[in-house]
Amino acid sequence: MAGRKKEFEEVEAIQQALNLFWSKGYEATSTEELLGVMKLGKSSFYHSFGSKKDLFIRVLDHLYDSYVRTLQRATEQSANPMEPIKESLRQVAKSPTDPKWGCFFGNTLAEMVNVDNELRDRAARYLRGLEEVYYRAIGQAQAQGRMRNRTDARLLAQYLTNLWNGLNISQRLYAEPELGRILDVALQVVD
Amino acid sequence: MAGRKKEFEEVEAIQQALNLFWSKGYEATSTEELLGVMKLGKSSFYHSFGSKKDLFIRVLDHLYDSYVRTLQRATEQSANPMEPIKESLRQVAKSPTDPKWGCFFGNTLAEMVNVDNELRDRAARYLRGLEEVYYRAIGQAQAQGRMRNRTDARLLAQYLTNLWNGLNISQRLYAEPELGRILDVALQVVD
DNA sequence: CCAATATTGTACCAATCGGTACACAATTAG
DNA sequence: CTAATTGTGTACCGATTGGTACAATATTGG
Repeated sequence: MAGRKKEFEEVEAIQQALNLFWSKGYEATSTEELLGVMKLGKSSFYHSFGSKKDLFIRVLDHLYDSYVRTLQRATEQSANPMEPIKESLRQVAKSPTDPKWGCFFGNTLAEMVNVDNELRDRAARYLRGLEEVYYRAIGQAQAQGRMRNRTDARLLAQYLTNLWNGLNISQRLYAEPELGRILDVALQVVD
Repeated sequence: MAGRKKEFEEVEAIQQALNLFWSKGYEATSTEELLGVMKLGKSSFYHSFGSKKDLFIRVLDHLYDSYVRTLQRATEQSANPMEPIKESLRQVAKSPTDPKWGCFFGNTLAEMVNVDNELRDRAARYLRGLEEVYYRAIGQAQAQGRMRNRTDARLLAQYLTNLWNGLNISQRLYAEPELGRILDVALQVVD
């Protein structure tokens, strides 16, 4: 493989792009701003990532791999598979002082629903991936007798996904300790 | 009052603007598109509404008056004040074939959180207005012995607001009959 | 009728949007 | 060393963005 070497770290650039997209959404983020945080020139940008939309897709993929897959592994390795899930929800509720940007997939789903079908569908797919993590964990917890509620695991997983979606909007509305209490009320369902 | 008469209905124009903003969000909606659906010229637009942002504010206000205030009145006039609220939630879950644009306030809160503080704050204020409707209804229902759950009415109102926020994202993810079942599970809390 | 006031149509604006062309620089395989 | 290949910097692009200037057109009160 001949050719000059990249002067920037691709994964790091993607992470910076994620931060900016997460903070401002797709439309409100300009390519110029992206160049700034990603620390590369316009030429390298289009050479490496193709277009703003292509980059956004890579950002979505990156977050799915780094967040959902990680949560998945945590549930598989934990004795009580629901614990990492509850912890991730508490983490959203906490958001001590740091940014309240909600769920990137939910944000994208909301912004793109009548703007770009491809991005909308991908965000929806990844949220369903999160549901799948919930589903397996609930199934296990029920099988292990760790959960009182015997309702269909799929329905409970969707209930939790809905809770996740709600929290990530409410996060911009309520702070601790209110948000934590709301979460506690909502989590009684899956006790 | 001298002066030429407006050739368009202001409230109708605002409703059309609402539809477009609701469908595509703030940033993705161009002024040119607005002129199209509002059926007025650029000159009339800026003369009557000032700017895109000013119009957006009027649209937010309009929706609050026409939706939240209406729900408020319905709860006051209903024998069981929780019934209109549950009905409004079921309505979101239903969305037969019609557009799935979620909650306009929630959308705005999500889109504007790091983009425009004024619009963000107004959307948040109106969602808290919705919480207030819930709060009063829950208080009444508890006082009338219509609700088993004796948890603090404020907390339950915030739980319902969170449910509302969740449904309006999940609406783009799930359809009937799933969404209705999720809602049923979530509503058991306020039985 | 007429002046004051309100609304509209047309033409125009700078700024920004996402994206491209192309020459130049660096790297490696042969 | 050279050719092929990959990455970068600079200049530029048409299209679209939200918004303005200004004259023309109605409308009403006096």
